[in-house]
Amino acid sequence: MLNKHESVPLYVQLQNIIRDDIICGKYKEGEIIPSETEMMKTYDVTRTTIRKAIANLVDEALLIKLHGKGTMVCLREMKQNIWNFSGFTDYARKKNEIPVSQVLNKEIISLNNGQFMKLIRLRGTRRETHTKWLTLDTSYVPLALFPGIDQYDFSEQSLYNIMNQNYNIYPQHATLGIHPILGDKRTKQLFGYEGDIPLIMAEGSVHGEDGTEVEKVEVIYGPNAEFKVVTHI
Amino acid sequence: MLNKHESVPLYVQLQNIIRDDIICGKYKEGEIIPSETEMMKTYDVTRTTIRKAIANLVDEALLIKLHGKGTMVCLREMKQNIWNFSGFTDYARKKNEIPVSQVLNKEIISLNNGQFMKLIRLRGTRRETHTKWLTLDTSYVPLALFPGIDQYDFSEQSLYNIMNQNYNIYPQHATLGIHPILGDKRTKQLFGYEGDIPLIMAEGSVHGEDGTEVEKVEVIYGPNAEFKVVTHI
DNA sequence: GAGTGGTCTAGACCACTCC
DNA sequence: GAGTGGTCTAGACCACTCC
Repeated sequence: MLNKHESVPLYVQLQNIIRDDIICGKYKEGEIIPSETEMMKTYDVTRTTIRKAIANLVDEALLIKLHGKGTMVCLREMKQNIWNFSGFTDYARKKNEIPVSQVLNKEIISLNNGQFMKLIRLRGTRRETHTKWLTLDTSYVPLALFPGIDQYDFSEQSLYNIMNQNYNIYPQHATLGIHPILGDKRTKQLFGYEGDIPLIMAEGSVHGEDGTEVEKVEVIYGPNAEFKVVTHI
Repeated sequence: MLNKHESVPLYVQLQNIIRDDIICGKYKEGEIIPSETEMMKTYDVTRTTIRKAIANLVDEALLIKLHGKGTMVCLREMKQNIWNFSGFTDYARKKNEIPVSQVLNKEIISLNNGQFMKLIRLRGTRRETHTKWLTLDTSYVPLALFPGIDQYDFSEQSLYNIMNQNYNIYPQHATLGIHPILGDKRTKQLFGYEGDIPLIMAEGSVHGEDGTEVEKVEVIYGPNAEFKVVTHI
């Protein structure tokens, strides 16, 4: 139920309830959820509040509205950029695999504007004993923002988890350029393929909630990785 | 001014007015636009209508809201997928260039589920007498939805403009897979380069407002094209 | 304290879908 | 005709920014 005295807006509370109902399977894929009028009675709020909650879930790609019919559960493939860890985790979970990370290199380097941790990781998914490597990530993290971050074990925890939990900084959006490259000796060896095949590289910056740059990153996608985008026109 | 008797919703009319004011420079980058209260008086509509129009422009990455301060013009680099025409036009305009399109092939073909127009276009930008080709687009457009669309001249008008103006269908979002490929003889000739270099290809579907697939598309980016993405984490 | 956007109420009339 | 979501009105109170 909704709590009108809490500081969390009613539409956010409602949004969470509906989202949970979708995820736990109370409302199933392709099903029409209760109408706005019905929810008005159930949750004792006005239609404006219901509609705001639903609109956000439509944006989250969980619901789709059908004029005259109702609102349907529709788990569309999201902006599925498997380059980041949250996407990574989802991707693995869908396939019933475990996300894994191997640290190839970790060092402190000086760039023109300060000290950075340079971290190179091979990332992929594991199913039973078989590991499939998907991306080769090189990150540059400013020590000024994250003092001592080089002490952590990045094969156990994701970089973003550590930023969240230990520094209270939340990576929020990324600006990436996407380039095609030819694989080299290193990518052949790491991803385990032969011949000259083209790969995709994404490079750019990751920003926190206030716009600060929290990471410079370069991701090379191996031949097994998929790269999908959903975009507005 | 707004026309309350037109079938176009007031918030869409208002949205177009504000967007035009931004594009033509009446409201400049970094400037605060008139407040919601002020617009209520100016356009004689309620705040709900104003807010809906503004919310959509925030989604379009033209405005940003600052609680307590106002709503600012903020032409963020969009999910800048220069693969589509609107992005294309913006891209060209920024660089003071003219978007150009050359139709390489146009034919009617039958696929398993009906007849399609297959359209191959080379697209790029022109500055004075020099043309820079950026992408090679192959589109499949269902004739069931767009009867007679093959009669138009696609070197003069964009495909999406024709869909809008003549069929009242608005391409709204795209689902794309992104793959690296090796260029071949054809891409070398068209984009004018030599040697074996990797390119980016995006392929997928474009959907209308109601989710119908309005186009299957494959875009090959030439060596001159940039591909940028802004994504949430 | 004045002005801004954020949330919410309580209605109204409409276009659309389904029967 | 009954039910659905789409648009819109006319208010209220709030948190936030700026002075």
